[in-house]
Amino acid sequence: MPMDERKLRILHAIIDDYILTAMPVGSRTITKKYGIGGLSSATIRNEMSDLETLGYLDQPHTSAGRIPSAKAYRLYVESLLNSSPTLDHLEASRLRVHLRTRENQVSDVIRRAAAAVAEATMYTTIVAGPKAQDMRVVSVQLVPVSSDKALMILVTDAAVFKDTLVSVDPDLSSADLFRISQMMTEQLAGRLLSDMSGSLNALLSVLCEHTRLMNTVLDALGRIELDANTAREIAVSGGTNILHYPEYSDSQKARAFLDALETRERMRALFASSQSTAFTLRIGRETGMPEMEDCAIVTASYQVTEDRVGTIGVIGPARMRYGHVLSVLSYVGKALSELMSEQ
Amino acid sequence: MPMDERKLRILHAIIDDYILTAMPVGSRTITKKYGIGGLSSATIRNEMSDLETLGYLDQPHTSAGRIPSAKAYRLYVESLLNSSPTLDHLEASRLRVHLRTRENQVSDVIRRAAAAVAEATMYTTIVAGPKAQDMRVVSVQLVPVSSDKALMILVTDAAVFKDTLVSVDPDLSSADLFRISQMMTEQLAGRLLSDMSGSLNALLSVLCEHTRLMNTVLDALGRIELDANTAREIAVSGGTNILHYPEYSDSQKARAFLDALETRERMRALFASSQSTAFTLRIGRETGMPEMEDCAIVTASYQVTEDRVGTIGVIGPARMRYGHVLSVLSYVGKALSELMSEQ
DNA sequence: GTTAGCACTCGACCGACGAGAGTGCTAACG
DNA sequence: CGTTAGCACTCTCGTCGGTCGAGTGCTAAC
Repeated sequence: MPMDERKLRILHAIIDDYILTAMPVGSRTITKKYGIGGLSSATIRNEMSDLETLGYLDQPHTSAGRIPSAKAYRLYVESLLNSSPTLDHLEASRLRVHLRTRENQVSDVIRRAAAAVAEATMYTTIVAGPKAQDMRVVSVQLVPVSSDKALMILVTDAAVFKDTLVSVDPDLSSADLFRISQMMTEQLAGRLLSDMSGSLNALLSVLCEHTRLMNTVLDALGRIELDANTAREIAVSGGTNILHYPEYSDSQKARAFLDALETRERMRALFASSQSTAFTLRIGRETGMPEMEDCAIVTASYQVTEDRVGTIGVIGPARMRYGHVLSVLSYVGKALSELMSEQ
Repeated sequence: MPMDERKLRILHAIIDDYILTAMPVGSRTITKKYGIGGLSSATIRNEMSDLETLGYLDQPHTSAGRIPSAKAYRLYVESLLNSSPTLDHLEASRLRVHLRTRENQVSDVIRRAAAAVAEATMYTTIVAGPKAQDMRVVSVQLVPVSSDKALMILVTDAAVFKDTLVSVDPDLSSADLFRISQMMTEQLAGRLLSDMSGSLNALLSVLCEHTRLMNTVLDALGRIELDANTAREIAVSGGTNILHYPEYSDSQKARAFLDALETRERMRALFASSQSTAFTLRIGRETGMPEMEDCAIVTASYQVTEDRVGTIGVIGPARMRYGHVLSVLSYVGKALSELMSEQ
């Protein structure tokens, strides 16, 4: 018993309805609300039974309606991808307003984008910037913050790292630090963040008279380099949106979800795999997080520069409004690519 | 009918029990679990009736037990404050571990403290740093991040502001920027953040040849100065803890709470008033936030320098474990004061 | 292949009912 | 006069049985 056109239409109707109502869908609902080719509920019933044996539908219990399975969602999304998603004008302009920003710092743009998508979709949204390892050093600067501490600022072509505090010899003046900064910049400029090691030794020899300082600086740089493999800037927005959906009306479940969201490391892991493909979809346990068993995650990638991509991810209940989400993602993805490259 | 010793003891017992169970407390519970002077439940009943007319107890409906009123909590907390709160050793050492940190940046310390208190109390915690207006400028530095943009870093004696991007003339070299930075530092060092205006004109005249740059810099400084009146660093932790308590088992209510928590401006407002007093307590609508009607907020202040204070606030259900919260707050307050001043 | 009809299942809803917790009042006790 | 035992009363909550409605699967007829 193969899948045919009619089964497909029925399946779509079921999914549409379930996305809307979160309630098991019965055969009569289909005939009444969606009227597939004037068929009677009995026929639909037979088809639904077939769809169940094919693995597209689940039945929570006898004499309840049926629920789409992960397999069904996947099929559904695939068919949506073929009909290229578009956004209605009103929504598009609203998104544009949210994204417009004077500040071009990656972290700001990312945060804005996450907020905009979260508001437009009413789901939780995560936006990740490009991988740190692909960034190139532009300059390094040590800024004194107290007599024996300095802030090390590492500027790359895509982001500014400004959270490293190093201790310095109190004898060094700010002019000294500036001179040292310039020499460091000379050595490191143009290097990949993931490949600074080679220059570190050179640094050490050039600035051998400041071994104490250099030790802490090299230490800090080493740590950044190490982190660079996995690190990327991440912005999360709309976490509490999950509370809108009956799937998470249980507060313990909601808490588990929100807590998981806060441990950024695990969120990063979500994006570790999803690479260059335009869209990815993970449903239920495919998310890899038990707290998100009833969720689906849709990710889209956007271009930052030619060979660098970032990722937008939307997390919502498995019965997500995929059509809407895909259109928002493709719109924002394009917008982000433009914003990033004009920089 | 005045308040007497016995009424007080009964009230305490009721509050203790209600804090524990979140269920209306009946007269029998008091005799059984707390046994006030061997009195019978009938006597307790009479006393409870008196306490109700005195405004310390509420009755959700006839034939349910009684619930402490805001007035009762206030009395309760006041009596707790007299018996100076202490922490058991195990917990104290656990807190100490959490607070120990290499990084002495105010923002890091604050974040740590918030996390530690949130974990120890299981309530939502907000820690605010000292008011920005009281900080003194230590140095200003412009760090080039691209050919025509620079990051302005403003170092004060208590924090580092590093989020201002200014556009610069592409002709200026990093050495030029350094020179300009030094001159700016000369003019501004020692000034209060809330009182830089006077020096700004001086700056303009000293660096008149760079009017373009100076305009954007002065603009940025002006904005910082303006913000300084209300701005302070804020860290929030344990927001989802509220989901543990039956008062917020309704997910819409929880969502409103969490959303309110995320709008930092409103959180700042929470601390605007609470000044130098050691502890403050706000219950129910006194919080000023409708989303927190069933909550209480306890704040404690800690010393940063002689004339500068920060604030720790704990937000939980009105039936908060006040005793525990107070002891945690006084412990962490002291610890923070030490950490901050040793810097 | 489609549909009408029917028996069957199962959860949701409703009202009745008793149990349990709690109160307020009164009368008696020391 | 404060305290207490006793009692009638109230209100909530869980349970039980019954009904209703939605939904299914099957069969027989179109």
